[in-house]
Amino acid sequence: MKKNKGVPVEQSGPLMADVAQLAGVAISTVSRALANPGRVNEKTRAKIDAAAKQLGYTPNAMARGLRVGKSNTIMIILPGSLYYGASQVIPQVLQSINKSLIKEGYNLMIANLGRDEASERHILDLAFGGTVRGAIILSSKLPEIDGRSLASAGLPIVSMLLDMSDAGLPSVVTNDREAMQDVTADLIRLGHRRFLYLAGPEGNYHDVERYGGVLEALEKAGLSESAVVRSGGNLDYQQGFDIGVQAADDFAGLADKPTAVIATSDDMAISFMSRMQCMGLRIPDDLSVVSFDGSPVCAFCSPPLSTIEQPVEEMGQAAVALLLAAIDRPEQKLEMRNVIRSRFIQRESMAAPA
Amino acid sequence: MKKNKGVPVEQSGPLMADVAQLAGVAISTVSRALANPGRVNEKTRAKIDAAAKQLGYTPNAMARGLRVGKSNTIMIILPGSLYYGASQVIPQVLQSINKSLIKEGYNLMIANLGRDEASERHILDLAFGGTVRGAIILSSKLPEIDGRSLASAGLPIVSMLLDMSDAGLPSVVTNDREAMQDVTADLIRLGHRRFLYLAGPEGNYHDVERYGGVLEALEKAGLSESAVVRSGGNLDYQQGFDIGVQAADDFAGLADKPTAVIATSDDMAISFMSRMQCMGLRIPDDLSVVSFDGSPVCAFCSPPLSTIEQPVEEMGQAAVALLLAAIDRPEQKLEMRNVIRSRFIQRESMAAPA
DNA sequence: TTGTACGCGTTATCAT
DNA sequence: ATGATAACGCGTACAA
Repeated sequence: MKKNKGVPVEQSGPLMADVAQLAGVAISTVSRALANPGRVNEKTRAKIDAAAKQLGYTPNAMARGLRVGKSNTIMIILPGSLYYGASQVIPQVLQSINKSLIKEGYNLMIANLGRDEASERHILDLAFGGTVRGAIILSSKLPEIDGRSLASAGLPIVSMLLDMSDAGLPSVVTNDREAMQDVTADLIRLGHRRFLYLAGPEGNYHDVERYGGVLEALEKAGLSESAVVRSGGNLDYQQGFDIGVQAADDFAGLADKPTAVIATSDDMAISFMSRMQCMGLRIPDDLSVVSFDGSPVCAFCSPPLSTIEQPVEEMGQAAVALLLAAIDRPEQKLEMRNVIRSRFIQRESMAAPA
Repeated sequence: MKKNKGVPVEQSGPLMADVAQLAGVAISTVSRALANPGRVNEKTRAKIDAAAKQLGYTPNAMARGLRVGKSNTIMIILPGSLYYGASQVIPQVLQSINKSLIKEGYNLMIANLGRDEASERHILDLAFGGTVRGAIILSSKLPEIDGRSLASAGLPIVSMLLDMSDAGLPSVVTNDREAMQDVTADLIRLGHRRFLYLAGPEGNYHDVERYGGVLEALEKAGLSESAVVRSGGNLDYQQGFDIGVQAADDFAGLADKPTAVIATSDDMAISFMSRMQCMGLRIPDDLSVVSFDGSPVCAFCSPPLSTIEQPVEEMGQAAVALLLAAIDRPEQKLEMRNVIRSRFIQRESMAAPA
């Protein structure tokens, strides 16, 4: 059943026509039997199913996509530099999202959004070329080039990890601010009065929220903003580990030493702790450390590292649910800010100051 | 230019026909101008490019794919359980592969191969439904169900990390055996005579090669095979961290204590070290530890962990090169076993026995 | 060098 | 309930 008319035919499998022929029905009946099993006679449906199975028939996704004008692929846009901040959680995010998507009949395509034009163009081609039906974005910047912008692609987009509701994107985030406020309050309660804050890229959502949480806790406790020193922040596109190393140097240069460190990612906390210990400081005796992410490895640091665990699994599920809602019911208004609460895992890295 | 004939029209962008009309040429000329810029008059090409840019035209990938009978999407098949073994390297692998693919005009789709039938079916649908043009697989098992098997999908497949040349798949691996032999020899040279080996899933390629390397080193040094005790191995589908924890218990139960530990992944080495130190052992004074993967975090363990670094970046590039070669020149025989040498990063976790 | 016409595999409309 | 047929958007022989 391969009509070869001058055009080279690839290694293509059985077609719907083959199934139809074997089942002794029309091709359109096969189509229905497979899509709307209800709208076809019980017996003929059985015949068709049998024929399809016998031939090992699989519908051609591109043909279907072309015909119905929709694809069933979702794209996830990852930040170009995987090693800042939430990098530890990427594999879990992917797995969670992919699992949820597959359940609903979708596929997951990966896109990396770097600083180069090529990566922006690639993403826009995916969007405007009809390859993808929707996008989940883990980066704060929306691709825009040559007058085409992802925002205006007519594509449902959901943001995850970062709150981009200001930009009109429904977002799934965790309670960064509140969590940071709580943990800072805990430290204050333990007796800490001077803090070092390890920042990711300055001014981005996580920085604003998390640092904001720290400041609020200080204020509530009647402490001045000067109780906290910032480190990192200006080091875009670096591994979190590097930020921790740099922060250790910063710490060494401080006259009035902090007694507690609040890091915005596990990576930087880990490298920072390591450097501190090399310098002879004991944790938590001389210095308490807490961080953000909840990477499994924290349980096995020495000392075990207290961390705010991001509920990545649930966030992924929520992002998918939101996106599919936007696809299936475009008219419906979506909740713009969806908060999934984090969980603080307290371990031996924090204690009362000496 | 939206011919709407009873069929609901989605938010579809400008078509080739629109570009043709604006440029005042035939639709086929536009097609050529965009695909083979050489085979069309300089001036008309300019007109067409201008029109395309003005309209913000992006070719529809599904329509093209259907027409040419090929997709430009590659799928990467990840093991269902991300946290065993090489899990630490997944983000780097994805980034490296995606970058290489995009440069050649391909997209990357993700697939997770779990133990469930659904995930197998999903992968097979992707393959047989023409959605993907080739696959890179990081799992040892090929999906097979209902008589359809990935191996017989007529799809180029390349294996990465695991050598599956036995199964007929060109593979990109590192020199696991040799690297393990070298590091074991190093330990022997330092004076170690009793070893603990932390295994991943027993009998898989990594286990066979790496454990084989250890045994060879022992033999070369005139030591008996009984000089090494195995731990782990039977704990499929677990986090590497759990294996290290379990191994610590095993260690505690040993009468004749090993003085050196060889782990097959960084995860298990890290959790193992942590537990050992809780038990009061000092590393490397009482116990040397080396592992495999080269995760960045190893540099910041206490003590810094010696590890065999997998050249993930290069392996990804090689896998892509191999796959594209298989796609572009199907007749050409490919090198079945492509070895990219690892690099041993020696750190403070290893020393001479007390 | 450019235009005409057809088909890729599927779904949706319409008529039976 | 089923069958014939016309698109979906694009690429390519072929004719001009």
